[in-house]
Amino acid sequence: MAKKDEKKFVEHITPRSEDFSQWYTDVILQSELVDYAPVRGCMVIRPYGYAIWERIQQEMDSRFKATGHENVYMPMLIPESLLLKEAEHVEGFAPEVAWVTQGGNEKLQERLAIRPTSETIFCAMYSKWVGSYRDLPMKYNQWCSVMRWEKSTRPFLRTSEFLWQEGHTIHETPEEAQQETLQMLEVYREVAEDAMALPVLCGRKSDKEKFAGAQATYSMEAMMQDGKALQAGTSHNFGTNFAEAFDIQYLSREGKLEYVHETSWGVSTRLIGAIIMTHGDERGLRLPPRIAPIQVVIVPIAAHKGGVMEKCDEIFAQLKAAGYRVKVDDRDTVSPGYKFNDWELKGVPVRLEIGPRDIENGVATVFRRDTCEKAPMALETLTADLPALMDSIQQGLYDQAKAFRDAHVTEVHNMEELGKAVESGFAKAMWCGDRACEDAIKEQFNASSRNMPFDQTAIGETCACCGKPAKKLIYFAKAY
RNA sequence: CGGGGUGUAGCGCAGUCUGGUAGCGCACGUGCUUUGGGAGCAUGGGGCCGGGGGUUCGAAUCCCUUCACCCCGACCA
Repeated sequence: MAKKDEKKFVEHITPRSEDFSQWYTDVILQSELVDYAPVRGCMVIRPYGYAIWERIQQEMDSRFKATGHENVYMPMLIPESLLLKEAEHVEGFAPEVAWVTQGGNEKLQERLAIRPTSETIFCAMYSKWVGSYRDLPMKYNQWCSVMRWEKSTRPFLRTSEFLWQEGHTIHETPEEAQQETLQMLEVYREVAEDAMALPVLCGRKSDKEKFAGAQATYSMEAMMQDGKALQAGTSHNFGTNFAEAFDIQYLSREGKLEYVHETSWGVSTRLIGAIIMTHGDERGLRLPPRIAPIQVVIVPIAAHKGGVMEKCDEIFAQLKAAGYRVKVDDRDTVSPGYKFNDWELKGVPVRLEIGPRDIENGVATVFRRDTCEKAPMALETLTADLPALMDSIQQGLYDQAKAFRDAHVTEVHNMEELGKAVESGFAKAMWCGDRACEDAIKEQFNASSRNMPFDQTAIGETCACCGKPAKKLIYFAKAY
């Protein structure tokens, strides 16, 4: 019996040791997070996947509000002339912009870009809205989808259309803008590490990797279980680049016209991909309790027998009242064993099995998804004991991911070591600051610079690539 | 955009070489028995064999053409 089950399971979920990317695809499709859309490179996010996104939205949005931001909505279509205003920005995005050229039966005089990002349209509005320093800062955010015509796509990690959040702020001084940029990166780090149990490395992007039109870009980088990097969030300081292009000026305290200092920052549904590829295992997803749409699932055993459903409903009500996101799986069309596998695949952190035997003993059989261990817990103290279990799972997932990450970051001092390090993880290296070295590393190892950590404690004197005097400590990795 | 591959039931595939009534597994419907790790038996439904054109008495199968998707490279939140 056990052997047969094992076989069946392998048919469903390819172990990641064999082919990580196949494993990823199997998991997201079979856990009913997404489906493929009848549009090239786009995905359909199904209810369970969207519920995870809603959890991330809540965690993010409450922090945005707490730091003084307000939500707005901008149009999806951007006139070409507007997009062309900031030279670097156009150059960066032009290759992946989708265009609307016709409206109804009329060919448009000016084609309209489907937003790849909304800097330009925010700028257009900010230039209208700002008069004097009294109007500053303006700190707006929008939740929307954007479109980038990607050549190769993968659900959550890179799709033509994706859901995200983009914050756009304008400030009086460079210092304020810089503070905003770093503050929002910190908000991202907090959500990633505390809520999503994703250990991240924060730092500044190289000029090669920075956002098109930014003065400085900062990112948080997560490590997936195949050792590749995933840029999980970015925060940009534009200085006055866009303000000059879009003429966003304000009357200063001294009565002079000045350009505003602008920032933008964003995270996307890519974060869901990060959770899957960081925490997933051979049974499917493992969701951290704080982000899980369903934290506790109750599976009745022999539900037709007297008292079982009643007890399940009772426990459900009790946990619901205690504030848990809980569900009773009362389907009578599938067996308990099927339900076990189903909810493990979907990553629900805690499962309670309640059957006649449990009720007789006054317990629930508790299964925790992080370790896949089963143990009885007294029904009487269940509500009181659950918080500790949840914390333990949340912390366990983070610790496990961090231990993996730390074990796969290697300090390197030359190209040979660097090449070897990026085969299985991140290379931590000294760098001279030249674009040529980044290009060489890309060419030889297909790895790119990730970011330069804020803690710049040197690990050597010379650039790992060219051997010239080093200026920066930086991470290199293959990336999604 | 280069190189390789695949299109047959909702999904995964066999059948193609060697032309002769469209198959298998899973999923789905119905009935009974089950229920502590993906239940069993019985029975049923479902196909323009990617599209178009040819060859042939006869094409999923051979020929021509077209479209779509996937994988590997170059580009990317």
